[in-house]
Amino acid sequence: MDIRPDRSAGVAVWRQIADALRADLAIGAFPPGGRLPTEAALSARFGVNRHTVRRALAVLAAEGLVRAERGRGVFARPARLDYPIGPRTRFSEIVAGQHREPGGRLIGWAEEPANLRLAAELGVGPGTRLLRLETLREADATPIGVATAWLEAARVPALVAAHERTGSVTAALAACGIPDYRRRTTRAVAEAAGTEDAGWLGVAPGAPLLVTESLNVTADGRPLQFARARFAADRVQLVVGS
Amino acid sequence: MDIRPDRSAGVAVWRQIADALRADLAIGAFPPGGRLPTEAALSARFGVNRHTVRRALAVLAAEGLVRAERGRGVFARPARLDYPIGPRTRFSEIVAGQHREPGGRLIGWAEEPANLRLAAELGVGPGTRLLRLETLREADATPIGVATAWLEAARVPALVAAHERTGSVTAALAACGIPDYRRRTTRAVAEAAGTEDAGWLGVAPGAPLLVTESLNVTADGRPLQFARARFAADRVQLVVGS
DNA sequence: GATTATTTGTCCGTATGTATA
DNA sequence: ATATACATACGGACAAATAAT
Repeated sequence: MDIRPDRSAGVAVWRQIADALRADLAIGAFPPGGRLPTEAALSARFGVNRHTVRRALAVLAAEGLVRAERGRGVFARPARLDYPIGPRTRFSEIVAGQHREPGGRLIGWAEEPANLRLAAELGVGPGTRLLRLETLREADATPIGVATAWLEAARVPALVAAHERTGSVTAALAACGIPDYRRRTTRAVAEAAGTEDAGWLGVAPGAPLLVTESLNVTADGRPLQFARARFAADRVQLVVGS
Repeated sequence: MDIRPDRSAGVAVWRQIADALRADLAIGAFPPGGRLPTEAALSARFGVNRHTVRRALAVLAAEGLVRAERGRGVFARPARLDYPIGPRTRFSEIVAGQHREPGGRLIGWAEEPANLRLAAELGVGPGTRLLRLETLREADATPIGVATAWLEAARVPALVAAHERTGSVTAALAACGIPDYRRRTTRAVAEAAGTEDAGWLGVAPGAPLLVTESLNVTADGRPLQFARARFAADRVQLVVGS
């Protein structure tokens, strides 16, 4: 694209350049993690001063789309973690399958009564005691997402202890006599990060999050767990289909 | 509910009011998209000053649960449009199936050579002439998303004219001799809105967007169209599974 | 089209309790 | 104990946008 910025458009030139580069990055014109053209090359391509390009790159860096390293160049954001959505969706298996080191830990839990929404999702009466688990999920020691899961407390009495022992929800459920489960539905939504989630994920408050709400059921189709996971938008991508 | 805030509870009054209203919203006490009582009415109901109610409403607005419009009132967030992801995903059918009026129009198009990414997705050589279509999609006259679609230009010579005649991508493709296609893969990502998309969607720049990248193939499995759709985050939710 | 009522948005100020230095 | 800063809550006035008359 040899499009020059329009100086009579009423939009700042640096903003036009930022938009153009953002579009290029969005469609993968630069390979993930790859180096962008040098600032000098970009300023020649757009026909502007190098400082104008730098201003545009600063915006993209603030958005997390590129990262500048002094003396090396400007690099496109590394590839997102593919998160396939299917009947058998297990975070640790997904991460390991992409040759990255899965991690995660329990960052909080509580017992609370089911509100109307949760009761409907889990197929229990309102007010039923639920166990709420807050977990942080990592790949290669960088936080990927925070997840909140609700389960009927009476069904999994020793889940928290089992989770602390095994470090995995799947393994902890197996210890509670639930050897297998599958994902029935997933809904995906985008939201702006609140201060709490932003802190866990190491992103700015207001940064976009990819939010999934999923219902896991046991082999007989009975609802087992409703989960709401918030992923840092620039670190994962949901994948549906082959 | 005539419950008055408890001033000796150690919890700020505005927070108690926010919680009460959030509970009302959760159980659907106000119809989705419906108007809440005026600030004056709410302040009377809770027995507090109007400013205290405004503080509570500001929290709910930041959470995206309500939206205030000067001179009109405060409105509950309308229900999100369910966007099921499957082999046969057609925007207009989805919208019509939820008893809303689908709309859409071509807001731009261009011919351009395929870059490396697009060439790989579409299974063509780099530099192949592609047709790029920019479409705006609406439900009940409110913008839902903007989509960019790329197709091999040589394969669909009269697509733009057909689209302007029929107003639909599916119908235009049929006119080009491609009666059917199916969605092979969908990837979902969250991003912050740029100025351009924000303008089309009527959201603030930086607002979260739900972005899908999808590959449509013809009946014989050959790639037909690669599309990148940006949805206003508070107006759609992707649905995977039953 | 003009006027008026309704409703949210913004600004001024005052008082009070709480945590901190 | 005292002083300071901060969040909370209240009261009033007006501006701005909308809707109804």
